[in-house]
Amino acid sequence: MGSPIYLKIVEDFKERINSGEIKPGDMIKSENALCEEYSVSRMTVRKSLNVLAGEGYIYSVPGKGNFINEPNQDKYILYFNEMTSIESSVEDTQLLDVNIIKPTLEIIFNMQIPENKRVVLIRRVFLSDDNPVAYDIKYIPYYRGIPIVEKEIHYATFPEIVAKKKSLFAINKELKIKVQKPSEELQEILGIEISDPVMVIEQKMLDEGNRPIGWGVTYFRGDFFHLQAVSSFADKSNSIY
Amino acid sequence: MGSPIYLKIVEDFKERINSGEIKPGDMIKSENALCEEYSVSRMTVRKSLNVLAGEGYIYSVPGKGNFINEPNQDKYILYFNEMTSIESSVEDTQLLDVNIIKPTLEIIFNMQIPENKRVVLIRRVFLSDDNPVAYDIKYIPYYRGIPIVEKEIHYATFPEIVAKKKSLFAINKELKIKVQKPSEELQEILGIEISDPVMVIEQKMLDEGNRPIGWGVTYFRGDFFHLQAVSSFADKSNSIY
DNA sequence: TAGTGGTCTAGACCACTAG
DNA sequence: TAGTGGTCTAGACCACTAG
Repeated sequence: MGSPIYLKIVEDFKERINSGEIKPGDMIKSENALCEEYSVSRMTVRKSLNVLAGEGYIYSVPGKGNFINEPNQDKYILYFNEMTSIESSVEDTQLLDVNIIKPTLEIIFNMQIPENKRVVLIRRVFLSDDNPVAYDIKYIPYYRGIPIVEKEIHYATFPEIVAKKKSLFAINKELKIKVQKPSEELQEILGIEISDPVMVIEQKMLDEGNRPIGWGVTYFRGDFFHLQAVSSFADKSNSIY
Repeated sequence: MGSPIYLKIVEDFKERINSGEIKPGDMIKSENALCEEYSVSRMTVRKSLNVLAGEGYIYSVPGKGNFINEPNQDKYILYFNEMTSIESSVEDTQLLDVNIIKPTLEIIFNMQIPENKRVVLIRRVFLSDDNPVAYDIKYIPYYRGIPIVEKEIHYATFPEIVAKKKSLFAINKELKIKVQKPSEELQEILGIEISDPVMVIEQKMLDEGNRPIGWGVTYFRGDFFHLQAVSSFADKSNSIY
């Protein structure tokens, strides 16, 4: 009823695409032809096509026309937060230690820093019902004069630790998700045995220029952790947020 | 140079947001005020704001104004495909068996089907260098008269198996990612020991009405598998695809 | 009531494509 | 050269917000 014309055109096209009437690779009618078909102005047609393009249904080739897109089956939306993604949420955080260390080769590689640059190492354990459920390690470049405030480190997630004054908008993140058999150290920290698998999530923070500004690894007890993801289509909103 | 006015306005705003000049929650100038500031028509200003909204920087409240968004730190883009996500890609697929079975309680729950409805069970092993790297189970509702073609099942991924005539656009998917200690059966199939962890990925396929049309579980050898995800910001494109 | 964003029109000029 | 999508203008009317 009250829905605007452009959304009706959008729905019309979605139906035609989902029913298979028009298929990936097909060129759709020209914008001017669509103006006639729907008896609307070109801006209205373009608004509809814009929405369809934003949701991945179509793409345009200037000078040629608009085409139906190949659906990307392999793309999912994943929500992850090392503090809140644990099944029974983290009630407490135990700060093991904060140290300024010389980087290992692994750290040099992951943070792309010179050998002689020092890094801040933060080690924490996440607790749920007083039981350790995750072991968390973060590396941040060390800058003289920037104090490491314990309270902040205690409860902050990685983006918050790293961002500080920078806008969180400017930070890119990368996750690597693996499984691992726990080391002896990890068995002790998490109170598990060698056959109890852990989920390992590496987080890398990058600035606007894709320079690493933080690297972290969180080891989750397998029985306390799972991730969920949905196809990007389930997320109908146009917004990335 | 050649970049259109509306993109310059977009870049201008991104800079102002990333620098912290304007912060989440702030209301920005009215569209008419922006028309004056940039000496452009309202449609051009709206185009800019549209792009910023699409990338999650701002949102609008009709009757009030446009506001800077809170960055969503926890949202990532994950690419997953049970056949291609394996580190050394799957060279061969071994079809163990295809059966029509009575659903177990777990299947009834996950596929939301009546007890007396039969389901097709497909069991496969993915091989890499002749070694089993993943064990794959799929359940699909059984419809009389729809033949199960072996060749298709051999190499198809889940969305392809399930979709058949339906458009892939219309299908929603859900993933659940866990770690697990391998059962005896799994140890035998994958040639691993109890202390070798496996990554378990459950896939659920849903139709437009969110009714389950397929359910599957893939068990990956932990040492042959990892997932990667990137923050949605790294993906600057407006398109979901 | 004045101001806001949402929708829509009817035009214009442009670079590009393809015969 | 005719047709395509991309950008942009200067208007209009609307529902909604908030004083």
